[in-house]
Amino acid sequence: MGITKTEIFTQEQNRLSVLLKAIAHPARIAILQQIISANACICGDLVEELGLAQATISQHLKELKQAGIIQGTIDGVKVCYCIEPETWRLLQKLFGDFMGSYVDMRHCC
Amino acid sequence: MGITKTEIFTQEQNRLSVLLKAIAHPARIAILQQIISANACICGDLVEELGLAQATISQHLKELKQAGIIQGTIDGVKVCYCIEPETWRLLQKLFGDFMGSYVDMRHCC
DNA sequence: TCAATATATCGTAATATTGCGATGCTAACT
DNA sequence: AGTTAGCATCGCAATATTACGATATATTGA
Repeated sequence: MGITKTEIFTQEQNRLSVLLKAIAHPARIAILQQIISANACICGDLVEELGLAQATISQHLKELKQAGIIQGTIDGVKVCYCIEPETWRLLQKLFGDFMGSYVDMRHCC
Repeated sequence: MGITKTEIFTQEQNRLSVLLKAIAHPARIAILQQIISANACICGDLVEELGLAQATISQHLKELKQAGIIQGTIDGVKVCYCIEPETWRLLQKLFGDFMGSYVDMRHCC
């Protein structure tokens, strides 16, 4: 096996899990924080900021892009990455609804 | 390789990624939704609700438990699972801060 | 004690992820 | 055209995840 059975889950469950999985890595969290804090979009400065090889950063960026969380625009020799607002909003909504569905903040057993 | 370099990231980045990774699977999202909606904690009814084998469900529950997201209490032959409020709050805070740090809802490139 | 029920764990196969060196590709500059 | 800078992709090794059958463990009730 080793393959997730997506067929048996709802679209929302699958969508949320894909978005969360894309973010659920410290390097990708750090990358997103960098992109956000450098409110203009930075490019491959990420390689210097984080302590990972260029190939590794590029791969993480690819995964974030594939999940639709960031967007890359070619700017001469460099590539400018920034947050995809639509997806960001969707993630906020999906995760907010999910987390918010638990309201009783006490053990039940 | 295949091993994440946790040393080079902050505690917060690592903590958030561990929590998100635990949730970032449709089966585990479904499990959590079931636990929440059956506001008393259900047990192994999950096996019937979802279309996965008992061993698989048990493994997913273990991962959620290891991440501290749920808690299991033995109740006779059954085990009663419920949300761990502390962790739930922590996750809401960490993720909320992270998502909230992006405020400008427009492309920058 | 014995059987039944509920859950956990083991072992294993298939697949996915992580990280990186090496290499390829493209745009800008000379 | 040749060179350089910036990024993407390939290929690989190490490790992690997913799923499940088989089996172990523990509690309840006959």
